[in-house]
Amino acid sequence: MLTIGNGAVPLYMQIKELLTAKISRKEWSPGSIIPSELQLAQELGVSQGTVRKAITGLVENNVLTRKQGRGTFVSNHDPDRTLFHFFHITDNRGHKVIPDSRVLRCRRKQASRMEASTLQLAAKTNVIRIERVRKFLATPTMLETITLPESRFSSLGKGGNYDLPNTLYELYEKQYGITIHSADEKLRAVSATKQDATLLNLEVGTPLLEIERVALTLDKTPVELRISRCSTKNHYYQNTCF
Amino acid sequence: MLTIGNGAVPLYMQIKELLTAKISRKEWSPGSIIPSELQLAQELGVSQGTVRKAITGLVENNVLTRKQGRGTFVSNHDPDRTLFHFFHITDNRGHKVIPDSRVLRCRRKQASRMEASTLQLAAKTNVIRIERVRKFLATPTMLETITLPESRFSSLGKGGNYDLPNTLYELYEKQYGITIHSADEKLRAVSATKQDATLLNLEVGTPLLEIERVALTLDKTPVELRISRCSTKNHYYQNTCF
DNA sequence: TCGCTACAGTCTTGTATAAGACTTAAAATA
DNA sequence: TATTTTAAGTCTTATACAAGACTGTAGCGA
Repeated sequence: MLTIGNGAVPLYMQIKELLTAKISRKEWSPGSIIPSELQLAQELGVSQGTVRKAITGLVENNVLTRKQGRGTFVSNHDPDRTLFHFFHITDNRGHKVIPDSRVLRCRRKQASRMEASTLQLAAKTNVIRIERVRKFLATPTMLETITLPESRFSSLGKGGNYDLPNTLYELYEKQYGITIHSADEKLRAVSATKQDATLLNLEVGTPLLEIERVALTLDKTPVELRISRCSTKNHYYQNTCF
Repeated sequence: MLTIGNGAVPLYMQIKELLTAKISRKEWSPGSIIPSELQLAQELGVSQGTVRKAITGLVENNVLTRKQGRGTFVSNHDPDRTLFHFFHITDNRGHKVIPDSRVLRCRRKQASRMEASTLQLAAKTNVIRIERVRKFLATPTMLETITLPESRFSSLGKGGNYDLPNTLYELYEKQYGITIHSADEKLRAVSATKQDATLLNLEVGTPLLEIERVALTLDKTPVELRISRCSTKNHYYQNTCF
């Protein structure tokens, strides 16, 4: 029986919140199947159609994934989802491909004021800072600085283990139980520094596209700050609005 | 009675196409009310729920707008929609405000190869090319070059009438019957030219965010090419993905 | 006898219908 | 002007069938 605390909120929205809470609390893990509509309807004491409406809303937000004939699953990360939802850099022919990565550095430091503020950490909290260069067809095109709260990613990069995959969100999910649900991005144009120029094989002062991303979990906790600096000689950032 | 030509396509999808066609053909004009769910259900010989599912899909795509107690309307352009859906430049405090505009030039020219290709025009077709500077709080921040097919916007800018509003999509809709439904954008970092520098009060070579936008009607016809070059000293381009 | 294929049954999501109650907004009436 | 009525979307429930996926069983061939 559904514990209805607020009659002013429609049932299907309450069920959405309930299902979201189960996922946030790790009661249902990414990739796992949730009970069927009929089962949930019985457990919650509502009609199947009402459960369906709630699930439809979560499917539209990519929290759940439906497979006809099989069931409904908690969405998880795989390369296709990353490419489709979280990667915007497109080559000049309109193709999206995940670039290769090479870690330059992986250190534990005290968070800068900006990092602490962005990741909602107390001042001087330790963070893990990863710097890597990303290549398309062996051409270095992007530099990334990734900042993670050490407390959430304690083992990452320990023991000189720099063998990080090209896409990190699947790693966060499987190794640390942290599932990225959304990301906010701010794009600016900046000038290539000496370091940029050296690593990306271009001239100091070349305009670069800087993407400042904050990746959030389902309950809106910021868990990753990622600053990318990207050459737009052969690539662009693509977006559609309507 | 709905003319069902293809039994393999669900009814609600067929109704979506039918409603979309009515809008594209201007049978229903922007801002106007469409028949109620119940009425459409009767006319088409299906259940109200099926009509509702079709309409819900179009509402999610911003083609239609529902108002409880009043009815369902063909979406149109107003400043709020432009700001929310089509404008991404945000100041460093996170606020979005539509900038003021001043037209520098408005000319009729033969389309360049890029313009013709992008707007799907025959070579050497005439276009209207508008150049304007946009200011936030009296500070010039963006330069825009807007290219429009002359055949669709024949009277625009004629007679030295440069008094264009800050947001153009409402004008396109009301004066020319052209409703922008979506836009594809490509973002790059470029260097300020001498002209950029003069008009935006910055140094030659300053990195600028270039946004190349193609605005499309509901039936995916490209009707506007807009290239913006924006200083990101006090602003950034904002995007959310999930 | 073992392995492979085909088919039936079951389960789950996807589509469609139908109806009633509720909420919101505008028009009509007192 | 205030209240009532009307119109239309919103929410909820119930039911039925289609389509897809999975499992188990039977039959056939090597």
